[in-house]
Amino acid sequence: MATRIRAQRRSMRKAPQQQRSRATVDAIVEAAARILARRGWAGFTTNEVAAVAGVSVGSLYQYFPNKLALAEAIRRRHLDAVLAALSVSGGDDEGLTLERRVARLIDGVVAAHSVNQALHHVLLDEVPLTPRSSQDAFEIEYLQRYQTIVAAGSGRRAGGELAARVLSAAVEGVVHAAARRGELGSPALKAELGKLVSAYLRSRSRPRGG
Amino acid sequence: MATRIRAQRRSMRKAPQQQRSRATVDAIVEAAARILARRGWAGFTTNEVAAVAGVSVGSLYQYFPNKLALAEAIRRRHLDAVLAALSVSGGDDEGLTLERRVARLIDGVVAAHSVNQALHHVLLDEVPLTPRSSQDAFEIEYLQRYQTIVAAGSGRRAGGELAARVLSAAVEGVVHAAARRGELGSPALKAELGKLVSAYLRSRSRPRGG
DNA sequence: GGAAAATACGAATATACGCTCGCATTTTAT
DNA sequence: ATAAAATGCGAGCGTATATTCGTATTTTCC
Repeated sequence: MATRIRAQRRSMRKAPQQQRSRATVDAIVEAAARILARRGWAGFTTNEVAAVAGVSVGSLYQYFPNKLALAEAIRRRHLDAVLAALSVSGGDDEGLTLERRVARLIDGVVAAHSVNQALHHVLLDEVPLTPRSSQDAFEIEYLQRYQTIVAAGSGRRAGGELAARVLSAAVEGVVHAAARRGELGSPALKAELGKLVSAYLRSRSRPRGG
Repeated sequence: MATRIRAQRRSMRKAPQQQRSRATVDAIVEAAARILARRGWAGFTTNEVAAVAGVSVGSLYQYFPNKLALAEAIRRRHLDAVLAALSVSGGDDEGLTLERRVARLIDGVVAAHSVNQALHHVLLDEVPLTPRSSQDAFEIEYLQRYQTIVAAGSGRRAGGELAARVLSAAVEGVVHAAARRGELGSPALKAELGKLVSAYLRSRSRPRGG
């Protein structure tokens, strides 16, 4: 194991070694997130990021090879948060009813999307996504969560992956649409989404001919 | 009724009057769609659009005030197609089972999204969306369709709008996710989505305590 | 035929911004 | 103390490209 911290993949050009530079990188990412949220991807300029971070553009490019890498760093930070939120809702729910479990899931997802909605929206709808393969660690973990929920809810193993994909896409679709309209806080919406999810999971446990 | 065709809103600068200019506009939109699909929003340049369309940039700017307006024109064209697809699935289905009606709906939506997937993706994930209010004619018509389906499926009027929003967002979420993975053609996916929708509608017609 | 309107042209302009590079400063190591 | 490494600086270069504008051509209409 190398003693030095190496730059991860191509997201960083050089890894910060000293305390000072670590602070610089933090400041840059912090500022970048704020500017991305405020101005959107189109108005996201490295010069302004550096200015707001209180460092020079030169320093910025010492750690990030380009603009996109900076956005990627922010995205990763966010995805980790989403995953963490999902993990919380995946505890020992053995004793809970389907509805309770579903409500937990939805609360988690909604909560994760409620923090910094503007940034979220930009990250989601504007920043060109680096070709994200289904091999992506996040994707895998994410689907895994949903598959667990599907299995727990329907009690069947077969078709679990497809069901998980459909379910996750549906939930995200509803949550994202709500986020765009600023209605993420609405309990009525959460309840309605809960009905959708519950109904689906129940239908899978007693399938009809089709 | 004005004899002359007027430029719609701010999407056009000048309305084409003669046959010649109508052909020009068509060629521009056509070329723009191709380039948008091929190069994405970032690589979408008006100069190339003009070149591919076989006209000059000057002509382009005679009919479109800016780059975004051009993309908007394309988006509108697509939205109209989606709406048309939805309308087809909303005919006289009185005699059909819920599953049949749902299958029709999904077939329509999937079909609308199957045409020119690359363009679709760019339009959806890259082109900055002009603030689309819920007053938008398309949004209204779109929700209306879903509300009809909800009403027909669940037989209740109450909560129809919320249900329509949830349902449409869920369907779009699944379809878009599938489009991103290039799995729109999969019958298994359509079937699974059908189960989701049917289960939801059924659950609404015999509600549980909640 | 001729005037006016519509359409077409495309070189040139204006601007914005990503990113580099040479050098200054600070920290670490010996 | 001093060399070497790490970090920081920011003016400016290079480029890309959206948009304009003066002019040329075509069509319409009388």
